Amino acid sequence: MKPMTEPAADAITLPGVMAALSDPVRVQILRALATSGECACGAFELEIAKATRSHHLRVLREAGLTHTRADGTRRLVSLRRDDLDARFPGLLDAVLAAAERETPVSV
Amino acid sequence: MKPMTEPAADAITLPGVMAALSDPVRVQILRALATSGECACGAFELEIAKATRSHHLRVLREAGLTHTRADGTRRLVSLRRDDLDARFPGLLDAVLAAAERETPVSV
DNA sequence: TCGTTGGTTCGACGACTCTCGAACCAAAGC
DNA sequence: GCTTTGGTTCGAGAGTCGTCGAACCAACGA
Repeated sequence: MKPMTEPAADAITLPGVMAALSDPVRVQILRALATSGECACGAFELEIAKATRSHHLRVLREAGLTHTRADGTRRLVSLRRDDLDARFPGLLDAVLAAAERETPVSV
Repeated sequence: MKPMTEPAADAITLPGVMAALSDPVRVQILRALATSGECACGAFELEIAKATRSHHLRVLREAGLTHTRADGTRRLVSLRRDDLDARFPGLLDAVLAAAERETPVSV
């Protein structure tokens, strides 16, 4: 399998993070990761094609928001909370709180 | 002059805000507004064409981040801090802090 | 009235994004 | 070996975005 490119903690950029979170689908994924912890790619209840889901997960990964590791045939995705909190303290929590406030029911 | 459309406080959406802040130029404008308060459009030290600056200011306004009022031939732009804090508490401060941390020198 | 100043709007261009089906691939199990 | 499973990658289509010059407009001052 490919190495799954992922930026270093200090290479995470604010516009990159904001761009990654400008899509509602990706915010939804972020919330799922924040509440459920490490998830397999297919575990998200998203009504989108596999290719599209893979695309969104790659955007999140390349923006430095998530970490992906291989586990057999599956990919386990997790939130890079420590790296994000270290680089942009409070930002992740503020975004998650804002998302929760905007759509409390979630999915 | 045209009315300068601007969303109501409760019509501000998170993806809208994130999308507006996914461009470094607009983050720069936001920081200038946060530190200097109300600014005339031309007061920003941006090396971009007038049309481009006008475009970015419109994106910020239509995302609900800024308020624009006419003053003679000028437009005075200000941050909608109260509305933003009411809708997404802590988000604006977290973004501003993140921007400051990423590029401390500012312009 | 006329020119200047400060901004907006109008195409237009290149670049990027989101979406998808189809093809592909690698690991696991039989 | 072969099939299934879980994801990725490719190519393409429609749409959006950032940028700009040129044109336009409204208010002010002389």
